[in-house]
Amino acid sequence: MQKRSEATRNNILQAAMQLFASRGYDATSVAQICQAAGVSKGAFYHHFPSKQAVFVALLDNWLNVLDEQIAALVSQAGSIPEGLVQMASVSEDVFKSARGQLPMFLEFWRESSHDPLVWNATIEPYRHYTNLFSGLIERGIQEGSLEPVDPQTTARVLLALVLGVILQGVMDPEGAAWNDVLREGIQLIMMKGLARENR
Amino acid sequence: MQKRSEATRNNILQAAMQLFASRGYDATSVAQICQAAGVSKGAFYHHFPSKQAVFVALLDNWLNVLDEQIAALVSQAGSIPEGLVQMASVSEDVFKSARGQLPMFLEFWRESSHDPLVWNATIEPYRHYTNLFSGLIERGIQEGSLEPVDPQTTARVLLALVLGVILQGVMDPEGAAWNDVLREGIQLIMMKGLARENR
DNA sequence: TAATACATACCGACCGGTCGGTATGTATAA
DNA sequence: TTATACATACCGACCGGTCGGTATGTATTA
Repeated sequence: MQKRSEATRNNILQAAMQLFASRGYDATSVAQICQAAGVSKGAFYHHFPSKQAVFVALLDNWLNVLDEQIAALVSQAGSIPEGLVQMASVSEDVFKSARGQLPMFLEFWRESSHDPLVWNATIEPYRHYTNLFSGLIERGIQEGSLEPVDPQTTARVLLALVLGVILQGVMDPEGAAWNDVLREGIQLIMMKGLARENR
Repeated sequence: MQKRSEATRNNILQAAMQLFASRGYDATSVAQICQAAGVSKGAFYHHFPSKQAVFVALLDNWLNVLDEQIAALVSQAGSIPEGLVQMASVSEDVFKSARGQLPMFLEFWRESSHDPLVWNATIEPYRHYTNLFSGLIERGIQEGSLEPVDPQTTARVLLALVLGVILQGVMDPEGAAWNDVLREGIQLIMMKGLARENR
């Protein structure tokens, strides 16, 4: 069996994630990862061809988990507006489960703007989701449940809200109840506007 | 006169900014900065005590510029809702002027989540702006021009929108007209909601 | 035994920062 | 004006140490 092998691999991945999240990618050495994983350098390079490969593997895992969560959300959505609002409430779990891993999000994003490999791995799902959202919005418009806005732009607006909340959550985790902020934001965008005299 | 000295200092800052933006902070060596600035390492450490100090100096400049732009925005705002909407249109200039420097935003944000010094330099203006926005919103509510929402939360929502648009703009500058996305987002939040049958 | 999984020792490149010394002013005073 | 004294700006070789990665040996498993 390759039971031991798999465990070692997971140890490496987990240790790397914690260190990347707390110290950052560049500031984390391979030696530190090995020590935290209780593994030798030989084992490390047996499982991964490079430090970057570990990073990309983590990114892949992350995107896969995200994928499942989004798919679950979309499938169980009733009407389009309801589905989008539900997103916010379900995102609590995402926030909670990603507690210590949120800084990794920043690491991924930053790295993707410097490293073409990481960029390719990131931009594709990113575009996938914007298209998915804009498709939902388009359906909502055709259903008559949404105002006739530009789907692409609106999708990016919604995504901006989510990303912006995450960003603030990374910098100042205790600064606010970020779930509530996200929920309120989606409510504002979906339901009624902030201004009172809506022409 | 210390004319030459000042020029050298500026060269270093400018070269560092370009390199930090394109390659990232960690991946940029002091030697590279010196070469790009046409300056020796001795000159570098004559003007700055450390590589980090250059980074912090850049951050300070950045925040100062931001400060002026925001102050100009706030001062020339008529009613509260109008002022907030105007923000979007004026932000075009901000986006345009910050063209090549936007990746630095990510560098700053990331570094602040790892480095206490940078964090302190960032969190204070951040809180300043959330308070400023929530103050504006509160005034709008008292004026009767805004719905009676929670000012703090709503301020964070607006900020999330801006940050999220910037984030997407960094990753995929040509992917969309990000000014328009921001304007549309603020319109959605301020004016009317996306959903049609607002209960 | 053969292949896989891991450990240890080691390499060369590179990095941030230092240091002794030089060049370029600038103030002082004869 | 000019010689002297001092300050600032700059140079580039160099250092201790770290890093990602490799080479080679040993244990474990099938």
